[in-house]
Amino acid sequence: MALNDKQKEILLIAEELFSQKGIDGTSIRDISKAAGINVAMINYYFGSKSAMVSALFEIRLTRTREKLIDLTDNKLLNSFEKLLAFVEHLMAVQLNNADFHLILMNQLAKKQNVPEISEGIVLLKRDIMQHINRFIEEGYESGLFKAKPDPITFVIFSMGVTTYLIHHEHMLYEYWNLTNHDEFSLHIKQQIYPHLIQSFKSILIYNEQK
Amino acid sequence: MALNDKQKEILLIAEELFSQKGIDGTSIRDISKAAGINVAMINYYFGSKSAMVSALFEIRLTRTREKLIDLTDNKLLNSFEKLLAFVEHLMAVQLNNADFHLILMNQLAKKQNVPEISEGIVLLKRDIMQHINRFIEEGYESGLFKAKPDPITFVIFSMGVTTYLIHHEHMLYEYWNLTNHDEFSLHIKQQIYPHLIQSFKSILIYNEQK
DNA sequence: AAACTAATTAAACGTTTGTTTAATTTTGTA
DNA sequence: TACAAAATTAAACAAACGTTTAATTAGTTT
Repeated sequence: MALNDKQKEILLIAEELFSQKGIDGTSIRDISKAAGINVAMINYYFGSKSAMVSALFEIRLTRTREKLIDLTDNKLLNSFEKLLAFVEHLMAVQLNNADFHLILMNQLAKKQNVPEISEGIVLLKRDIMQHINRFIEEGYESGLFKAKPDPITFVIFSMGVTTYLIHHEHMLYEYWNLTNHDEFSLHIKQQIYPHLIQSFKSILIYNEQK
Repeated sequence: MALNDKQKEILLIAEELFSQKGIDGTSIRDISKAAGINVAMINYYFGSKSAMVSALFEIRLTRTREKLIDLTDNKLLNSFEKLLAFVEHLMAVQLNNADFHLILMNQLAKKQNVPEISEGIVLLKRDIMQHINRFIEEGYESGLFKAKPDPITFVIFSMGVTTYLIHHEHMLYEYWNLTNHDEFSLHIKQQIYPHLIQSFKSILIYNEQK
């Protein structure tokens, strides 16, 4: 589905409102008012509200999928460094698209899944798991990793932490004395990432210390 | 706010619907139909839909707060064991109230905070932080912990992981070949908790391994 | 049994919802 | 300039929303 500039502009405004008030809590009149356009334009451009939501999920999920870096053949990095680079990149992508991440989480919470949306989610999850799987296999076979834990452990840890951070961003501003998103990202990189790296190291390399 | 049995019964049904379709996505007609009562009864018992939502948050948040175990004076456990016991208990409470946890996360995502709700959240967070703070201080002063990391790190890790698990519960059923919530809880206890313990150990005790 | 309160009902209320219509303006092309 | 297509508008649509009303039933008290 190719979108023109006007459609992308509307989606950007809708995305912000959806993340703030939820999809159901945002009316097309809210969106049209924020975008400075007539109510009818949304149905003119997208056909319906739900089609607009689907379009938003499609461009965001495919873009995220395209942004996944492939480190498979980078000989400069060992398996652990590849895993770290991949996970850090993945977390950064989510943190830089916090609005959509919130919408996505809201959608995941709803048990009644929209086929057109969940398809994109499944594809993204598959790609992420494939990458991490490869790093674990590679690291274990090379002898670098002492254990071969369930690969999803690293998804749970990194995405869990990311989700928590995004959900509590403004509470953490207060707690950490921050004023904007850039400071927030920096603080995470400096204060949270190191602990995550240490955790991964302990799970993969220094396993079973007593 | 004291609730009678009928009110509690309605709230339980509303909670399930809210977690499945979102608060805005659930009409009072949905709730009344599921509860087998007349639409007017909800306003009769709670005054309004938003008052009902507030009542739900109040009973759930205060109950969660009351459930927090106090391990301060348990001489049988060292600081690390106290931290672990507290965190595991906290995670178990959330996992056993997955429906409300989803609603809570949904509400947190919305930037426009409802004063009556956020008050309870702030109180709960304060209590949790106080407990963890004490464990870290105690463990560091006793020499057991080699580092004194930001206490919120452990909230971010444990609550982040818990949130991820709850949001992806049914996807993980498929991935882990599980059929119900009990198997899910058991799998987490056996396969995820150990990694979390190992992570905490590495952050607090085996710090700065090179 | 009568009187009174609490619980429950069906119906209607005014708004807001997503969507459509039909008319008008803007834009691009020959 | 003239014409056709695209974009935009105000207005109206039916449906669903939260809420209220007024009447009725159930339960309790005197």
